[in-house]
Amino acid sequence: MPFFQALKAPVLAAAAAPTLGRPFHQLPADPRALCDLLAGLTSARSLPGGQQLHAHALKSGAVAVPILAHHLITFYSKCQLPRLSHRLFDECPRRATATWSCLISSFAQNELPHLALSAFLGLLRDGHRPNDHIFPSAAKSCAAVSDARLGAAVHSFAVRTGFGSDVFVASSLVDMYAKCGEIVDARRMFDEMPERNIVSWSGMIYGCAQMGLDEEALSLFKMVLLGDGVGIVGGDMGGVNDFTYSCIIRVCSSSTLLELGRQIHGHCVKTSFVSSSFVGSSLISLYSKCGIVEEAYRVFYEMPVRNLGAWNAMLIACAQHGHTRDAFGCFERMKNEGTKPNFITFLCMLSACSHAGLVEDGKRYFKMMEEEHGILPTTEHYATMVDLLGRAGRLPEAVEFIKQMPLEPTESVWGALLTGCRIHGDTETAAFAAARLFELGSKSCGAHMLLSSAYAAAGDFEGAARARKAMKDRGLKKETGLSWVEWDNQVHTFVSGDHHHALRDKMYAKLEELSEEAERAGYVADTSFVPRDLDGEEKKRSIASHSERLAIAFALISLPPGRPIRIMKNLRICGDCHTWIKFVSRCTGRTVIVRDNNRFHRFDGGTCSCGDYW
DNA sequence: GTAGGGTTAG
Repeated sequence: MPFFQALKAPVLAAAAAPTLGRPFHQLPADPRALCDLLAGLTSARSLPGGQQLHAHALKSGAVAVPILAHHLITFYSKCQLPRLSHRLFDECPRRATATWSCLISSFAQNELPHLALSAFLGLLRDGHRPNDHIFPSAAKSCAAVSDARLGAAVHSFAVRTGFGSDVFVASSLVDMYAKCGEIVDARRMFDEMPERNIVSWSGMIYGCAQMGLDEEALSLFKMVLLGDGVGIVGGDMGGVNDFTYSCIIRVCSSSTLLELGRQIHGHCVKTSFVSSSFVGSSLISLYSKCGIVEEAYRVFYEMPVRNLGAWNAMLIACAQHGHTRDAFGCFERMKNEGTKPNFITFLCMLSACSHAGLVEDGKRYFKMMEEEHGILPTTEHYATMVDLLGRAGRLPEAVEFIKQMPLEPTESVWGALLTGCRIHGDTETAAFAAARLFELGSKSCGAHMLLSSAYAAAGDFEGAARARKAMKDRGLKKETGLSWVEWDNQVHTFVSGDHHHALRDKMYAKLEELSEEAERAGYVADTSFVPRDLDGEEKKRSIASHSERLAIAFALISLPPGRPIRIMKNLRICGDCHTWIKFVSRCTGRTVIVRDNNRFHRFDGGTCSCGDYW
């Protein structure tokens, strides 16, 4: 069988699933036969068929047979109806360990970790002992609530009851530690495992990726790919599968290692793992994060099955690249094709609206989320709404919106307000938002810098200096502005006024030439973005060697002619650089794509894809 | 063999 057929099938929409296809009275009476039928319906996620069988079993009394009850609990779990699993469990006259196991897994699989953990305690109170099926569900639930201490308790319990070396239990514990950010414990657990399988390796690689330990993730991946990893069992393909690939692609995307990502994409094509929706989703994210949104679309369109993750990855790509109409269309198609949006989907939609300044559309999606989809907005949804209102200059409305929040505003909510204030130079609201941030104990330098920029944008350089001094007094250091560009399998990084690069002389000569050309075409330096009270010439000089300009100069002298230039940046692109790059794109005829800390800007022939709204 | 470990955002 080809690999892609062996990969997991997506959850089918209930409405499209087949029914039993035979009249009710023809169903077998024998519980065993019913179990076999139900197993088929479960793997097809056929809700109507299973419900029909359930009704029949209730009538005939077969539902009292434990094994059929277990099957039914599992059936509802896989149909993502954990409440119905719970009801069946309650109706069971006698509860075996397996009955508890089915219930716990139903909760764990359906993102109800608290219920899963309380059911785990219920099982213990009821005098049962957890087994190799139950420990993984418990570990998964600890991971979901990121409670490493509880997880460690589950771990020591598993060791004491003799399940500490079980490959399923240990893999789930590796994953639990990694998800809780305890990467050292995860690695110790992993190293001590007497036998490992694909999931243990993938979990460990994923954990490293999550913690930003790219080198370690890549070296583990190499080990497992070449079969160097001792103790790999039950794996073909040198112990990798679609999930391992999607983990390693994620490493590439978080560090924007495009060339390595492309190579791995090639591997996925050769092995047919590219048909997996996991791999597809991470490839979409890779290309989007590396600034090649066309390639992201291509991967998306070529995917044979698209799950929720794939739709969300595509929506995020649309949002980040300012393809707002595509995001709206994608959202409709997703619903029409039977995929239910989740909270991430709505974060994408709100962020798409924010990038385009579409306040009314954003409000519409925000309302729709709860009213039509029953998804309660989280603080992150509120933060994105505040971002949308603030960027659009509707700061009083944003403040009002925060006041009416049913949840306690978080750092990101106040941070979003502050971002809006910076853009529109509203120093009063900025001071208010910053005060709330400091009350929450914000230790990031971001708040101080945003406040300082808000003052600078309003022309109040004393205020700006005060904000920066307050930051210094607290022992915080400003995040250094960096720009980087990948070329010849190397990442070239630049800071403002950088003189470290081997090609510095050529770079500065190119910079000079570009600036002259831009000025001839009408570019006038706008120094109002410099948050320091320097004299005019000094300001101009400081702006003229911003890191993104150095990166562009480097790319122009290094990359082959005509090749689009892709720059990554850790801070927001400054207003003057934005104008300058527009001129450069027109004078040189080159496409320049800049990713700042929030979105992508694609400069072509003198205009930017953000429409100057960012 | 009815029950178990993995994705997608910023």
